[in-house]
Amino acid sequence: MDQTVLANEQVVDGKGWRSGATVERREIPQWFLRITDYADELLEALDELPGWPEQVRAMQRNWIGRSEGVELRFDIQGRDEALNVYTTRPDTLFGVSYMGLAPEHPLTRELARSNPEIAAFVEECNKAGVAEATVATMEKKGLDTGLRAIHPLTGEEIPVWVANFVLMSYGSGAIMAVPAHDQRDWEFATKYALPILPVIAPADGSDVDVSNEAFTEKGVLINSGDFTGMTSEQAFEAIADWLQKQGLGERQTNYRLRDWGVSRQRYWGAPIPIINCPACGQVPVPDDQLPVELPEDVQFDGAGSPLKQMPEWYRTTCPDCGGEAERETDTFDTFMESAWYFARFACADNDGAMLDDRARYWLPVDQYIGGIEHAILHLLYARFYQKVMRDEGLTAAGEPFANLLTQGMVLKDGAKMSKSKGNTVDPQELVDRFGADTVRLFTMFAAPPEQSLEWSDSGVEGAYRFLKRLWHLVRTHVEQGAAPALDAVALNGDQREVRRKVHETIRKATDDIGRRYTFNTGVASVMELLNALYKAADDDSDAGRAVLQEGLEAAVLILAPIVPHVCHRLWRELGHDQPVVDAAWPRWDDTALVQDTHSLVVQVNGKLRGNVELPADAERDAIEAAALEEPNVQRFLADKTVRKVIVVPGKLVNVVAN
RNA sequence: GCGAGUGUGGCGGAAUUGGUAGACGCGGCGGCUUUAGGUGCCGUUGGGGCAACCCGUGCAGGUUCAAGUCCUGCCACUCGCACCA
Repeated sequence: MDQTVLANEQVVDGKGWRSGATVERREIPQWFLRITDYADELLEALDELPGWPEQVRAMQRNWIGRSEGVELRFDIQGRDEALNVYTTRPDTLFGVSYMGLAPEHPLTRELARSNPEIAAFVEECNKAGVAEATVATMEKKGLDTGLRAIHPLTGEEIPVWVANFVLMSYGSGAIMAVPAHDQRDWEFATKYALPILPVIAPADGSDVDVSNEAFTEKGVLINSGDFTGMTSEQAFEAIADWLQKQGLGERQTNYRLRDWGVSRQRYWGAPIPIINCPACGQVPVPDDQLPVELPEDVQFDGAGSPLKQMPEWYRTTCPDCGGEAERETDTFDTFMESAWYFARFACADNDGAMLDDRARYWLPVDQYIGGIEHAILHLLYARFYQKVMRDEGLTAAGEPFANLLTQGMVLKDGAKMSKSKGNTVDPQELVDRFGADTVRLFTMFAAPPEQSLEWSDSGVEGAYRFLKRLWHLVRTHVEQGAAPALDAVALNGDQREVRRKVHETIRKATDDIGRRYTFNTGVASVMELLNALYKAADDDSDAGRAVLQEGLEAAVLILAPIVPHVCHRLWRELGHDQPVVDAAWPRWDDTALVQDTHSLVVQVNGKLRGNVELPADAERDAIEAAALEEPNVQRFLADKTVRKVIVVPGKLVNVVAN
């Protein structure tokens, strides 16, 4: 049998994914970081992260899962100790028809020692996965323990069951089940023919029907003794008060967030810097012996962590008493290092401390970019770590990343490319063939960064083609000699139109690249500009060449961050001594954007029927009149009466007629 | 199952504040250049129709003068679910 520790995802149908060996859950002592101490701060500080996508903040909020409820006690017949349960719905207390215990609950274990049936059920549960998705989708199963709890209000006897859907890691590991008003409890009760007692009716006065599913909304209490007639909200307070007064329970805030288990029984990870001493217990490795490094002469035999088989590495002496002791052989979760590496980047050469003042100066990171798959774990751990470092005086910032961009994945034929799944496209091959500029241009152009990107070899060729066109136009323009100075007021109509396109492109690209981070549309606008400049390149008048020079300079400046090598060269070609990296971002000229006339779309009943060209300063009456006179519009109005005309200035006219 | 997203031509995508759906690119088609192939250049390209027009943004409803965009209900796919990193 394999002696190893598997990840959840390596367990398939209760067997090891590679060897097929039967897998069982076993408890081992492990190291945890108490992230739950920071649950409230991690939650509340989300509201002060305007530079983060709302989507990620929502996922973190749900993950932390703060809830307000009541922890209450159910006495058990014939036993001294009571059963504690947590509920967010004390208003449903009169609807409790059974209790549920997690298979790992201490009471379940105790019973299993003397009851083989329960022991067998617990063992069966241990073979199933623990992943939340597995627990949530598996068939609900349970076993009556024979114990009877006493309802604190009615005094009635309630059966106590062990149930596979009750999680030891949330709340107290035991639940009061209210099948009428909780869907999981309902399914379980239906399966085992347990009573379903409705105690909440819809607020609109209609009858409650729990024959097909649980009624999980809040409403008005029924069948609830003195509390009948209260709303769920009133009953929450009244029942919580009553329980508190009787000493049977109290209000409690609960979190879904669990402590961060950082122990890994693997070689590849930073050693946990603890020395286990038989006399002194767990002793931290003193500062002057840090960092603890992994041994390099290591044998991998596939069975467990190699560190556990290397006494020459783990045998040491206790820093406190000097006696024989052993190093901790568990290593850290690799999320541990990724939670603060960016802080270390600021002072990577400091070999005397973890961080110094430079980290305090540089943090928080202005713009952090990572995949959406890190929305919860990595980004939550990094936030937690930052707060711990702040509280230790290592940094000043309470949050690690001021702005967050969650980029999509790169897909090839719909399959994801990633570290763990193997990169299916080797960018190096394309870099060798087309250059790094082309590959970057394609990557920026193919999709907005937060969306997934479909890799396309012909798309890369298209990016290459565009760069060649840009290069060619600059060359042919430059070969005709230096361009004359631009006199913006002396341009003819066509030249003014080209110049307007140049400045519209600068305005749009500035917004797309600088504010929206939609690099794809920014690149597209430069492509449009280049198409327009190609058409205008025939004009070899002084004014025409000056406009072309201005347009080419704009294109090169905008593309420089994405296509640096090509633009570095082209900028020099265009007659500049200073390199393009030192050049300022282009600015648009508002006067170049002014248009004398606007083309307005004319709709009849919302359908496009024509266009009218009107002076930009046309009055509403003139716009209406021109729209109504348009021949095709006339045709559609022939047998109708105009009821209303809607004018959207500079855009469209909609004639409502019937 | 729960949480968060996405869905638009043959394909990647655009439409930023409810106002011309399909920008830009790929692919296709036609032409020019070329002995030819390739490259390059020009034109064309959502579907149907000779045309006028009609239809069209996952599906079904709704709100509005006007809906890809807002609302309600569904469907499909993607990401996360704590030991993949």
